[in-house]
Amino acid sequence: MPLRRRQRQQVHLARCCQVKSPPPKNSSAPVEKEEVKNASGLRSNDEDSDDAKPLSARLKCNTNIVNKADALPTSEVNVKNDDRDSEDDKPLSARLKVNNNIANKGITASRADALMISKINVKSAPEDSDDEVPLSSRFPNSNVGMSGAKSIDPDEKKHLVSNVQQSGFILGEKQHKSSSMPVKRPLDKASSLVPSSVKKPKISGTSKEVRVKQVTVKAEEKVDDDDHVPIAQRMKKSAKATKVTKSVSSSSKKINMKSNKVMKNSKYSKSTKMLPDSGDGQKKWTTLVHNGVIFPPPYTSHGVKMLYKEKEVDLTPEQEEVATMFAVMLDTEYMQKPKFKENFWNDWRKLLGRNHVIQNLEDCDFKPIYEWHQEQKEKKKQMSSEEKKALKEEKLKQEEKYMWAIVDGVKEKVGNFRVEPPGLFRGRGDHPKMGKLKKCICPSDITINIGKDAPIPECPIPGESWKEVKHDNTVTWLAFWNDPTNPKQFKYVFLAASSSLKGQSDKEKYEKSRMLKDYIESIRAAYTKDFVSKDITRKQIAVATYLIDKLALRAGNEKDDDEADTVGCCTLKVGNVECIPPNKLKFDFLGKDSIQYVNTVEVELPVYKGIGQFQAGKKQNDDLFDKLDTAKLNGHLKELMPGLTAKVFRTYNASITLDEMLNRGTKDGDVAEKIMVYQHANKEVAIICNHQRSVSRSHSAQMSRLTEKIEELKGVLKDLKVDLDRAKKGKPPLKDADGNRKRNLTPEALERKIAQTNAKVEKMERDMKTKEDLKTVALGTSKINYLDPRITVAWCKRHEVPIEKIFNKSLLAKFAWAMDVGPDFRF
DNA sequence: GTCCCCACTTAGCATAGGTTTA
DNA sequence: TAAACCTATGCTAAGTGGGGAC
Repeated sequence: MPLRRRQRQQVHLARCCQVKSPPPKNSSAPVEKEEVKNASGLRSNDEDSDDAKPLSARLKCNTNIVNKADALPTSEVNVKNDDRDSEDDKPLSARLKVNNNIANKGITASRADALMISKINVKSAPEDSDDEVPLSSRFPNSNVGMSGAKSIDPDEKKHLVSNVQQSGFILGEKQHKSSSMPVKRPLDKASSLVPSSVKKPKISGTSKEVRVKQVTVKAEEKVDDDDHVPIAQRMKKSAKATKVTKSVSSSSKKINMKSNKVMKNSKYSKSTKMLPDSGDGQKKWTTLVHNGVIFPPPYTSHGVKMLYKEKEVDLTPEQEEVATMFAVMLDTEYMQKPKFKENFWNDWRKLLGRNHVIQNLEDCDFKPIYEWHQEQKEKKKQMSSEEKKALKEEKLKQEEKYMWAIVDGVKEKVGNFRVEPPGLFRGRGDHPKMGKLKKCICPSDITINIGKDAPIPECPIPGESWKEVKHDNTVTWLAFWNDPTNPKQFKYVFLAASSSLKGQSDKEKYEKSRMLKDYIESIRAAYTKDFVSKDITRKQIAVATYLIDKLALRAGNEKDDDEADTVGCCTLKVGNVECIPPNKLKFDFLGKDSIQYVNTVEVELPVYKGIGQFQAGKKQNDDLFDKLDTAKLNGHLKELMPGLTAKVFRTYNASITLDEMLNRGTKDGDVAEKIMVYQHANKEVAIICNHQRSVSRSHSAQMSRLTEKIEELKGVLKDLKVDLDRAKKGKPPLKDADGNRKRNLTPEALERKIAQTNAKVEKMERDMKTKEDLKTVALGTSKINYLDPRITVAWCKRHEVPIEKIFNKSLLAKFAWAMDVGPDFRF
């Protein structure tokens, strides 16, 4: 066992086992429980294969989404374990044929042509003018799909270049050339020249370190003197001369021993338009131009005085800034967390100094600042639309130059070009560092990565300079700085999701999970065999793989003690799994983001016995899989399929579930009904992946309002029925509640009105049910990260559902590479 | 074999801003 | 027209996994 793990376990042993009964996130919230319908409800259970079946179908599952706000009763998920039911032993090809037949039935090219994606806006620049052009025309079949990789309009290019030039930089000759190059990203020639099994040396800048002229800061001011300076202004005065180098990445000497260039030769990769190969850790770009990052504005003091022991206190701007960070969080749940307050106090106290009048947090009253903040918010809300517009435009003007990069001559959107402002760390769950002060990030904290011939972005803060400038074309980040709460980690600035670099790796991810479909049968056979292995490591790998496959659990990397205590598959503790005879397992643990996972599943008997064996003689807080970590597990998986890691199972299970459910569940009908089918499948995937969200603050109010309206309508219905009876007898309607006379309608008219009101009530009840069903389910996460967009695009084409009904503008841009897939595409 | 750095993906929450409803 | 509601977007925390150093 790794030393660190052993040490951690000793710590765990000393602690009480928290996992058993994790603290409710919001104990005041009502207990939620959601019975999720069997995904296979869309078909009979004994149909075709299990292997290619959606996970939910294979599990015949009643998975529970547990409202993270509540401590919940567990529901049961029945994992299918009866071999007699299984069709795993059917040839994969036979099983797949069924799907293909379904997919191809009745679908003609002309229907595909009728795809209603004609108005997709995949703008990557405000000045785009081709909004009305069908997507397929804008991204013709050649090497497409990269809306994010928008061609540079000469004017736009001029703008970006002029921004750069305004900053006193001149484009290098090479950059000039690249910028005028054809706008589509060329295929990565470098990678295609290298044999897949041999890693070529990292392509990077020159190996020489070349000093680049930069202004250096000489700031030898006394630390004590800057107490009055707000954090945002008080840039690291001790900043040393910037190390601006043309450096070679440490990894530039790496020899690629990787042999998993599997995607390149995948039979699937030919099925859709190709994005350039990422080169798998190789060269990611040839030329890269950008303008660096933008910093938050310096803090301006508001002068509102907080109270200490009911008396106003004077604070320096810096002290006030941090007090304000705390004050604006008064109405959040963090205020109920002692750790948050303790960490805040420790950091704030340092700023206050030992002899400050404020000596403890309990006697502090931040309300005046909180109220000031609320007023500011309200004022902002009350601004006229013209004022709001002007403000927005001003912001855009300031940020425009940072929003774009030119990658290999193609203008691409930058993702997070704004440097994080200082604030209090909002760790999730029981994070030991919550409430700590995140200091402001200065230029001297930031390393820039840019093309070696590109002008180095001007440092926007006078007198400051970048920490370092690199020219590493084997990575995709444009800048990074050390995470202020954990200096061992970094914060990166990347291109936006719509960029071709991101699209490319997205596509590779989905191709890899599609490849798993071809291997899954043998992988399942292999782990089933190892359930009874005498080699305990092998046995643990088998059981862990089974859980990852069947339950879509995350791998579960090791965590440090200064992080929230969460687990994944490999880090499950004994206390996280309860054996319920004869063959059920109850899981209860906090996973990523401290989201609770509660699930009771029926498992195969050897798995059940295996878990019992791994638990024997251990304490609640000991590792269940003590012979295992993610590296070992992934090492083993790679022996079964090139490039296979634990997380691939999640993508595979999510995508195949969507594919199956859409294809089994979609019937003829109107678009609204088809969208319901999609949402149902989407929900199923979200449940499998345990994607939860907290119940919105206004949820219960919304539900009550809906109930009221329904009751009101039912009252109307009752009156209408009385009127109808009377009308049939030739009598006039009764007076309304206010004693007013009602219109004398014919029985036919009343019947029509009754039908309309009935429909209205039904719709409202349906909406209410959907709202209640989805109140703790986050549908977006799976759509963004797990569901192969080609499944959705092909389904939309087959069923004439406008793609904009499923993908919003951002997703359309992110998935531009998938838009020209054929209507018969199956995952 | 283990540790840990590094680079990236995955994740939920807050909120701005747009749309619908009364 | 305001309030309620809904959705997109930005933000940044928290995961995964590759691979070099020791």
